[in-house]
Amino acid sequence: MSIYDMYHPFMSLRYALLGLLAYEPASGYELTRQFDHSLGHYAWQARHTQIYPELNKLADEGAIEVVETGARGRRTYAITETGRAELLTWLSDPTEHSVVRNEGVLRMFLLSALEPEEAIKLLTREVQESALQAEKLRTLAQRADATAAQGERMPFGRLAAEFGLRLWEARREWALWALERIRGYGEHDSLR
Amino acid sequence: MSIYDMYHPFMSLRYALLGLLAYEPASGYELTRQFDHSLGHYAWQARHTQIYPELNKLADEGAIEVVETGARGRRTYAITETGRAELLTWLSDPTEHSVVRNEGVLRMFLLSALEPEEAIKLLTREVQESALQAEKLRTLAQRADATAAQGERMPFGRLAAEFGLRLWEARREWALWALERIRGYGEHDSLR
DNA sequence: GCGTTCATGTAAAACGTTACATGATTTG
DNA sequence: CAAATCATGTAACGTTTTACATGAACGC
Repeated sequence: MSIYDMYHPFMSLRYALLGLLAYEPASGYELTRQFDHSLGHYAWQARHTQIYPELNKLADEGAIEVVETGARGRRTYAITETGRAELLTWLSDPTEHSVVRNEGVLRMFLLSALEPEEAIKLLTREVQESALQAEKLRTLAQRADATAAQGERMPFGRLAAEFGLRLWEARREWALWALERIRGYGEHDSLR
Repeated sequence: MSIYDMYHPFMSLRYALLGLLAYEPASGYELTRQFDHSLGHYAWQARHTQIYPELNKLADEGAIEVVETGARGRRTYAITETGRAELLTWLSDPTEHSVVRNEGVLRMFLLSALEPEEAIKLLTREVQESALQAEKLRTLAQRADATAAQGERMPFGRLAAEFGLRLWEARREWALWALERIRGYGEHDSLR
């Protein structure tokens, strides 16, 4: 691997995998599950069809290595020192203009284009949905805190759960604010 | 059959353009600027090299139309009734499993993989960065509120600015919380 | 007149999803 | 012993980025 490859900006999947493996060894199947259950909802999505080839590539390059083989051809990977160094470089790199893509947020951005009644309908749904998502994560976080032994290393998902929780709460409060704003404009209309 | 097996076309760019044009007519150049300055930071990114072909496609299909041609080959597009109907359908469609991709958030997720001192360094930077971004948007929002004439239609960016503002505030508060948590675990270590 | 901004475009490469595929192990 | 889950993979297709390209109008 040449040094120039390290400057390629679009290798987020590579670093997502390195990051997960830096926390603890895992198989491609387990990594896929982590994407489905936590990473994929807020940070980065990936399917197994992209993950497996990428793991092979990372192993070829020496950034990760197989540390265990199990039933059904299962291969557990761990990060190497090389890989850890590369991950740290990427995490510390203060690069701007990073990839941002969120279809749900896009829908909220486009509300301004709708008639007030339509916007109100969608915002009302957003309030409910974000309350639901926040509640889910609140439960998850509380359970994690309750079961974690004192002085133990913080579980990987704990920071992530709190992040998601606060993001959904903020979305809910924004939607409530937006509802009030839009209804306010509607009242202006009827007063004219 | 899981949700992933279902056919799902990813046409977010199409709807992003329809949404922007539903608010007001614009040229490809102006739309590109909107992606660069607001949409692209939170909702959806696109470059002019993707936008121009997509506009031509939308025009061919009759979802938008050229309403004005100006200097330097500039073409101003407006949404058609067909296009507006399609947009509304998409916005109202309660689809799950939408695209989520955010490199900055990914970096925060991977913090758990680092040694506490490294994580603290990155979180401290996140606190500063999110404060900066929130302040920018606060100024923008206040200026918009001050200049908006009473009873006038809410400017497109107003909802978006508030959304961004609240998201950055939430990120900042999360980072502060995470710093405390990580320092707390560090103290446990030194107490053992 | 000269550099900057405006304005649009094409093509190759990289990235990501869908469809297709195979077989082993576990659970009931 | 059948269904579900575990576990990995390839190939075609669609999406997005990067590199390359052109020229008109504006500001100084």
